[in-house]
Amino acid sequence: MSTEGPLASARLGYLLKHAYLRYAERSREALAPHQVDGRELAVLTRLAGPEPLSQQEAARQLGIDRTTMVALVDGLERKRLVGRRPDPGDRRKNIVELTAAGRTTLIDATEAADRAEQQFLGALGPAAASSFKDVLRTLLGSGP
Amino acid sequence: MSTEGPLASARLGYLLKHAYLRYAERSREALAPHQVDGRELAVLTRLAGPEPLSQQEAARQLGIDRTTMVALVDGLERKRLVGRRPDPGDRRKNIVELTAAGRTTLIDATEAADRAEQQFLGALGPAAASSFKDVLRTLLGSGP
DNA sequence: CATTGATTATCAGTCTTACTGACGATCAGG
DNA sequence: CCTGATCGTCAGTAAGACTGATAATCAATG
Repeated sequence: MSTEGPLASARLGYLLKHAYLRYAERSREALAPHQVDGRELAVLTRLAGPEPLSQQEAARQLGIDRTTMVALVDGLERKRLVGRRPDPGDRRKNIVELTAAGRTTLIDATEAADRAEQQFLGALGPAAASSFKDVLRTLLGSGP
Repeated sequence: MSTEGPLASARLGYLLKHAYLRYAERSREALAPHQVDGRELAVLTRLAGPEPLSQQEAARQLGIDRTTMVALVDGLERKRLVGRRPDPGDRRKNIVELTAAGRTTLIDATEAADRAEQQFLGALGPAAASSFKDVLRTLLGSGP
């Protein structure tokens, strides 16, 4: 409260970028013990759904490029968290499934990420924190 | 409202990252006619202040690495928007000043960026838009 | 004055992330 | 069978930001 700093005059782009960078750092620290990063956790979360997904279906849902997804699944497979197998109904597709280790990691890493999220939003009240995420969803929901 | 999409379950990191990416795209379009990008506009804004700044002073205020600032000022100088001259009091430093064209660009580009910001926040009410920026400032203000 | 240590701007190299473009394999429709 | 489209893959590229090193300069000290 002593120095007003450059924040007072900061433009929206600066605020959004640095809020993201700040959160990414917190998240990185929280997830480091679980051998995954935030994107890998998001992939695991998607793949844990009820029906099996191909790489590109998962990629589309997450807004990840199809070529980026290759390297991402490569990494998860190297860590034995997921496995690829050809879709019997369409052999162009790879079905990507979580291994047992993948399911364990998903649970533990999700917990760690939730804590990092709460810590990051700690300066806001619980109500403001929840409404903050709602506002972000509103912004992303309008105008594709 | 028909499909709930992946947004409902999206994690904070996803929301922040994609909100930033969405805004960055809007900003890029708005600034393209003015020959600058968002970072360059931020640099111009800082340099337009009352007292002259060296490269590293400006970089520190903007959270930009000193080596990144070299290329950034190179680009602005190539476009004749800023000029370097040695600080007479400390010849290690470069004072970076806006040219007349730089001042014109600053005014026009700021206006365009403000419009992009309003457009991006359009889905929120005016009150919610303002409080959204306040929340971001709160998050960045707590715990550097 | 000479020396030492710190600071400024710069450059070269590296790393991450994500993209484009191309390719073979496979599928669906005529 | 062909043709066109889709899926996964790979090679190459580009942006952005970092590390480490260097020359010039400054401040301070003996």
